[in-house]
Amino acid sequence: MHTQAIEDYLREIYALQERDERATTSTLAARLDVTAASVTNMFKKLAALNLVLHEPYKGVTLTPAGLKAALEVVRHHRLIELYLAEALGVPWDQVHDEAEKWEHVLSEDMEDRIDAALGYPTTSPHGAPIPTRDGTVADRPYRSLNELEPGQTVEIIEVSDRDPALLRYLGELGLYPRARLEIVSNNPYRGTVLRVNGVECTLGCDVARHIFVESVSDIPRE
Amino acid sequence: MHTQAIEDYLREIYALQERDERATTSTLAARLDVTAASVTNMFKKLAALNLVLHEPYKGVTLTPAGLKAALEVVRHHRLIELYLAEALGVPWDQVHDEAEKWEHVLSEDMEDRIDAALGYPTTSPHGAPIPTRDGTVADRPYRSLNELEPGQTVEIIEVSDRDPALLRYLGELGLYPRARLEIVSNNPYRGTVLRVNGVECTLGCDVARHIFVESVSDIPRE
DNA sequence: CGTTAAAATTAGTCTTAACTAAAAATAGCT
DNA sequence: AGCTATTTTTAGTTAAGACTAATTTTAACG
Repeated sequence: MHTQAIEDYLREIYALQERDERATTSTLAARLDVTAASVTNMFKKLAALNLVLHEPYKGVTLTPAGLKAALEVVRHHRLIELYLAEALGVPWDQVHDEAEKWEHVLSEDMEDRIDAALGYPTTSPHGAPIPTRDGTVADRPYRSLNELEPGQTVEIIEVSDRDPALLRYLGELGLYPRARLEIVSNNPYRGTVLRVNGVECTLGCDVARHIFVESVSDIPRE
Repeated sequence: MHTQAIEDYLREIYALQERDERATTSTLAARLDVTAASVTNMFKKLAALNLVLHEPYKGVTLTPAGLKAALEVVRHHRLIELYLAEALGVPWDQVHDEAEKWEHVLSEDMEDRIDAALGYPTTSPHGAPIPTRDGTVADRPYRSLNELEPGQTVEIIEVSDRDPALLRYLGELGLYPRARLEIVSNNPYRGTVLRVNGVECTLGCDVARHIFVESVSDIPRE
C-alpha cells in the first residue's frame, strides 16, 4: 500500500481523467488544498514510482500501474461511501468527506466484508461505478444534463460527489440516481430548466454539466 | 484532535495505567514497536503538551488533560472493536488490530452513529468498558484468574485484547466474557487448571493473570 | 513578434516522528 | 560500597510531505 498522500493524489488524478480533464499542477493543488509547489514535488515522486507519466508544464497521466493503484483507492472510496449511507444512515452529502479518511485504513479483509454486507454493489450513492477488485470499471456512455434537447425525459445515472451544498440541494429536489425528469428548456447561458415530480426548477450550466443521465426510452423500467 | 502518533501513545499509556502498570520508556517501545529513543522524544512532546507528567528515568503519568484525551481514543477503539465484531462479523482476535487503524479516522458524528447502531453499548468484545463521551469509565473491581482458590465458580468479565493467538485459543475453549468456569487448581508455577463446559484445561500464569472474573455468587444469573 | 500574465518548477525551509550511536543514569549483585 | 548490566536520555540523521519565495516556461494578446 502507498502512503495516504500518494493515495489522495492518485484518487484525484483518476477523478480528473475519468471526466476527460487534464491532471495539471494547479488543478490538483486546488482539489487537494495544497500549494502548486507541493504538487510538482509529488508529481516527480509519482513519476519516480512509475505511477504517472509526468510531462513537465503539461501535467500527469496515470500509467497502467498508477491506474491500477488508483482504482483500488477509488474502489475503497466508493464502497465506503455506500456503506456509510446504507449501514449508518449518513446523508449523501457527507459520505465523500468521511470516505476520504476511511479509505486509507481499509484492509483487504474489511473490504471483502463490506462488499459482502452490501451485496456486492456496483455503484456508489452518487451513482458512480465501483471498480471491481481486479481493477475494471463500467463504461459510462452517458450524457450531461446540459447537452439535452427540451422535451426529453431522462433518468439520472450519476451526480458529482464533491460539493456537499449542491448535493443537499439536489436531495431536496429528489434528484437522486434513478430519479426521472423532463427537460423543459436548455440554454448555455441561463442553464437547464427541468421538471421533476411535477416541480420545475433551474440548474446552472456548471451544475447541469456534472449530472449524467440516460434517455428513458433506452432503459424501459421493469 | 491530536496526531495519530500521539493518540497511539496515549492509548498505550492508558492501557498500562488501567492495569496499574508503569508507563516506562521500554514498555512503550515494545508495545508500539519503536525504539526507546523515539519514546523518550515523544514523552517530552507529550509533557510539553501537558498530556503527561514525565519523570525522567521513571516514566510518564497521564495528566487530567491526557487522561481525557486518552479516554476519547479508547472510546473510539472499543466502539470500533465492537462494531467490527457485531456489524461485520470480524473474529474477536482481529478487531484490535483493525480498530487501531480505524480509531484515528472516526469523526464525532460517526462515533455517535456507531454508538446508536450498537444500542449504546458499555463493553468491547473482550469485556473492556467503553468510556462515555464525557470521559468516565466503569470501575473494575475484578480479580484475575490466577488469584483464585480451587472450587470457586466464576464468570469471565474481561480478557486482554492484544494477543490474537491467545484470543483464538480462548475462543476455541469458549472462554468469552459471560462464560462460566470452575477453578480446579491454582499454582503460581504450573498455572491455573479450570473446567469450562465440562472440559478441563490449563492456562499459564501469565495468561491467567490477564483474565478477569467475578464470583458467580455475586451476580445471580437472571 | 515581443510583452505580459498565468502556470509550473526550483531551491531551500519546516515539522513530525521515526532512526542510530554514544553517553548518562539507574538497578542488581557480590 | 563498587562494579556491571540494563534502561534511559542525548545528539545528530533521515524521510515524507508540506511550505515560501524566486525563477523559468508557457500561453495569450496587441
